[in-house]
Amino acid sequence: MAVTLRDIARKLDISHVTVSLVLNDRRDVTISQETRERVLDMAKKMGYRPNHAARALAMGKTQMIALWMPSPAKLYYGKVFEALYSLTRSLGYETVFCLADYDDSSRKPYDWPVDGIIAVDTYELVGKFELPRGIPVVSLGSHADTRSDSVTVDIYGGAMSATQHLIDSGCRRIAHVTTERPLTERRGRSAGFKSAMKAAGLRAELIVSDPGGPAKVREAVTRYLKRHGPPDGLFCYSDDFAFAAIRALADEGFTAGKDVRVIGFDNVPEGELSTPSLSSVAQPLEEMCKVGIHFLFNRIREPDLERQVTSIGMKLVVRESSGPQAEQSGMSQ
Amino acid sequence: MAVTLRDIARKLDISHVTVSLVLNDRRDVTISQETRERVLDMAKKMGYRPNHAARALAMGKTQMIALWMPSPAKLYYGKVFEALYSLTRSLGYETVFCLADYDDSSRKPYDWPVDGIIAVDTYELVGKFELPRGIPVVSLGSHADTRSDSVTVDIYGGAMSATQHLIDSGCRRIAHVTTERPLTERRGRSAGFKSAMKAAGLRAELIVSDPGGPAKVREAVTRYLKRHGPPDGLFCYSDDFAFAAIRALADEGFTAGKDVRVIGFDNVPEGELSTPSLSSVAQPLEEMCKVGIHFLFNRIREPDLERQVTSIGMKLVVRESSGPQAEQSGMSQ
DNA sequence: CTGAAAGCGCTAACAT
DNA sequence: ATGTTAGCGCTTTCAG
Repeated sequence: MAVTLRDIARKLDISHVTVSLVLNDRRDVTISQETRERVLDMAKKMGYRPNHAARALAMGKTQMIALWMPSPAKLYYGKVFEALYSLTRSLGYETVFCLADYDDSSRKPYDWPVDGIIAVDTYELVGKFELPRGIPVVSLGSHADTRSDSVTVDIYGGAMSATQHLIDSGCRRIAHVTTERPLTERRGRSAGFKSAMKAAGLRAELIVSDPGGPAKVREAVTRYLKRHGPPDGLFCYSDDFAFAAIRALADEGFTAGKDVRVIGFDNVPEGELSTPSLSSVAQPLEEMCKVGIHFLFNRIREPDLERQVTSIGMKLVVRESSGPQAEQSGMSQ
Repeated sequence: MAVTLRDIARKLDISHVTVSLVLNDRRDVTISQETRERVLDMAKKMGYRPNHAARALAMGKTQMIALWMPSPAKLYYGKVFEALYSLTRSLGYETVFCLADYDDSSRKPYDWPVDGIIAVDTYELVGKFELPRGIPVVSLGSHADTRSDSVTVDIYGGAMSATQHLIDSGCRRIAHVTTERPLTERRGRSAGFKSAMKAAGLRAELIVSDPGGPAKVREAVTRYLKRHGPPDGLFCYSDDFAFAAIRALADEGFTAGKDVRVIGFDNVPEGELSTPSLSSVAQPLEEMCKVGIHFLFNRIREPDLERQVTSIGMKLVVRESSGPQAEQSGMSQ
């Protein structure tokens, strides 16, 4: 089977501990240069690969961190995954993925004894998940879990500014395109949308699709258009949803950015390359991930740190889909 | 610290082995119903969580499989990731991710003693990667690794039929939109494209972008359009690329599906919802993943199986971006 | 039906 | 500068 430290030691007629020390490049103990080289050579020659399970058992550390998040098949989460993965990797850790979605009921999330967990937007998906005892968790995204370190994003503010932008552009009928969620966020997109609408004295319209992703959104928007005619503006739950909405508009003969102003949410790179390019509220993705990982490793290093919490704002990115800028913003009723 | 089998055993004044047997629900040994229940209760009460590192060490199996693949931030690979993950998960295995990309030079792929590896399109990215001894690998995608089980996709055939469709639709100037690759596939998209063009007696045009994703593709296509004017048809390396190309066309005042016929590759779900909807060559994603996982677990179960190999065809999906169907396909020169 | 003993491959603490 | 001993938490014989 696989070659072990002892195999090497035996061949060299030394202790397997010495081999371990050399292979881990432990500079705090002194080992003769000669031994060092002999070990290194032999290890390479025999094709030694450390057994991480054994090491993990001995050290109580696995050098793995878990990612709990929605499916990377969703535009935005694909980017989040990439960012988180490469940060984790650059720190020498492996990444174990664990889907957190309300479709996945069978989740037993922290089956593996990972050294830490990053949970992204997991609150709105699975609610108050059970926190594993003794494993550091940091939660990223919309909701600040009060029991763990967290990086929250000001979804509410983002939603407000998107809505406000539509209002300022002269829209009077504005609908929020969203989907059914098991949990209602108190400071989420809907809330921000409604509050901006209310402040402007406008009626908040809602287009709620069945769960099932963008395809369902397209159907829902189409249905809505047939029944109520086109609103002036659409504020969408995510960029995926915005693309679906734009498609639905096209199906009914309307052009986004011309007939109807559309704003997405997340600002995925695809939005820049679509036609029309997509106005969107930018998730501070890079920063969020960077800070989150930072928090996590802080806590791994120092478990008794006091709670680390931060909040990051969002920024509206205006592109073609929200139409030409209004000359004057005086069209409120 | 964490509660162990022994903790439970001690509390109940029985052997930790018994506890292990109960907790693993080993029906081959007989254990009194009473003991069984006492153990189960106590385990729950004490919040027992098995230590998988220990178990892995003892059994030589980790119940983890590794995914080597390009970043899920790319449209197509996001879907692949999801499919593979959920299959793996449904079989009771954890998923460790390992990015295989030519940007990531620092890869030490199988650091963890996983029970198996799925490598997706890894050949064209990293070339003949080193196969870990003793760990089952199955490779999915464009290239059939001759040393492992593999599920190959007939990229070449797919590329040919896309190109042929453009030709049949009346295109005479057709360009393949692609990017620089470290390795050249002999039976890949370019090859299929060129061979179809050659057969039709047409000159194959190539638009090669710098590496760096869709944004670079947009630049490259724009540059090309300015210099050479619009081809009649564009056959793109991937759907991401197609979207970028369509954007570049729009930048120069051309409409995909009207002025220029565009076909992508992969058939990601987003293509159905874009405007115009995207014609594409469909990767047999679901089937590929299903068969791949099947192969992998076959081999995990039975290491000495003979090599499992299969090939799957692609299918052209015609939508709006490739324009209206030609009345007659007689426009060859 | 249950327990005792051994060992998976590694690291840590203490010798020498 | 190197070796010895012990143990991480679990599973697997093999005895009782």
